[in-house]
Amino acid sequence: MGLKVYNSLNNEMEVFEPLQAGKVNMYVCGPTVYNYIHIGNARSIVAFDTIRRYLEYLGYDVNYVSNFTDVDDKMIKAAKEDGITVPEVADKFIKAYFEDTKALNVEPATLNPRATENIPDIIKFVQALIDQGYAYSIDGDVYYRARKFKTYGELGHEDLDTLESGASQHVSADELAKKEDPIDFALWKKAKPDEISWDSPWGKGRPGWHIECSVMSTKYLGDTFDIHGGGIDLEFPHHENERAQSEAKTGKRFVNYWLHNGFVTVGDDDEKMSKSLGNFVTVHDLIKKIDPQVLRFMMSTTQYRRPIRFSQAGLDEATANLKKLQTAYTNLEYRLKDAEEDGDPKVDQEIRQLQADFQDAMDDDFNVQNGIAKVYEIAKLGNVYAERPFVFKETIELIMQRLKQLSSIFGIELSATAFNDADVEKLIAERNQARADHNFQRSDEIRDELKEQGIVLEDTSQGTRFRRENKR
RNA sequence: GGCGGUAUAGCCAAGUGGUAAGGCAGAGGUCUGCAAAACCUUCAUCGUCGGUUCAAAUCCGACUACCGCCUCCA
Repeated sequence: MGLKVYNSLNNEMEVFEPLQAGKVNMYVCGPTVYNYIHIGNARSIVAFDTIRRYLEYLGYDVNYVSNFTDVDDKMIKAAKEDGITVPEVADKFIKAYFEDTKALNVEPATLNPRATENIPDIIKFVQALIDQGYAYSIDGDVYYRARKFKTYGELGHEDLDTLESGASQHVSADELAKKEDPIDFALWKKAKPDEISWDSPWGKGRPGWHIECSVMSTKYLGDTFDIHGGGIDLEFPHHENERAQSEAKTGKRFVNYWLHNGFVTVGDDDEKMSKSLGNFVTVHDLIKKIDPQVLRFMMSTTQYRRPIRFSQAGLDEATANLKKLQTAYTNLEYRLKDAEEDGDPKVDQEIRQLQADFQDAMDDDFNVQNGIAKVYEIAKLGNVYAERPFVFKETIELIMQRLKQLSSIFGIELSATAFNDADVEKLIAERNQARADHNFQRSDEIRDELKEQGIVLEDTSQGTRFRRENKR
């Protein structure tokens, strides 16, 4: 069948064909690092990490670049409030970013460039736009002539006249006075006294918000690359402006596939979670209370374009499903010790079919809901198989391997229990003797004792087994 | 106002013409000394109204509700 993705540029499903066979270059807009990431940021990070993992599952070599915006108005404000420098604010929250995303089992990007590390390239890029007539400097600022870029508005699906009337209401009079056209946007901003700044041909200043992404993406991925991702709120104007800047400069198509993730919503009104609305929960705080794997699982099993309603019910459901997968894995693992060599061709075939179904689902614009349904079917098949009186080792291992492999696409690491704790085995033996003697008081005592240590006993037709309960 | 999205059981959620996947919760059952785990069974006519069709959740029209973008934002 082959992978199809929904391209925001034309709002249509398209067959995914990377520029270079077997290789995918993708860029995902990262956060402005003036605070801990909230779960809306995490959603985007997880969505594209899951997409990346699936591309890797398909065999693509993925070059994954995601930036940090480490200088802008909010960074400056945060630094002033805390009495530290802008780079200090950035360092603090970039460090936290890596801690939080690691907890969510996000694969590290190939590269995480920072805006401030690319200032010379940004200046060159802006100068090129001025030279080509796409930008103009005025009083230390540089603006982009949006109207000159003939397809401006195409990505945002907006027409210029509508934009103009909208823009004029929100732009400050001061800024409006400098701009040739209200829809023009800043490439370079003149520094106010005491603000962090860099020297440039237009005086001391700093980059505008959109230019850094154009510069860093084309610098590290080429003038044209395969996938550009980010939240749906970035589609316009941020990505529109990136497109305008990049295509004006290079004369080439900037991005082949634009992918935009939906929001995390909260409350009875399903309101968007965002820093500006102040209704956000940071990952930093949340994972003190809940298992980060649960959060990861909840996010990665919702299709990236759909909104995620953040709720206790959603977390509970994710907890139950996550446990179900791990339990199935453990149930199979337990049977390895008495499994016979060889495999069961019929069951093996069923597993392979389910995996093919999984892939068909995921190929449809990363339809994770249909995908995970197939993983649940594999888990169920595994549970049924594990209850058979006689089982084959190769089949057990095949099911376990597939469960683990497919779960990992969702960022879930199923783990082995390792049933070989001599002290526990000794107590189990004692308990089974007690049970044989019908001394149930003693047998329950032993079970309670082990439970205190986080070890749960389960009696099966193949004997008693134990597993370690997740503390959270 | 312009543009885009969504509306399926208590909840989450698949499903673009042929009589509603999957999961959570619930109910009943099997197994078990008890329990746990697992498995089995059970649980909807698809926002409203109208139209097209032998046949529609799926196509067309109208309407309603909610969300988002157009301004910093994943």
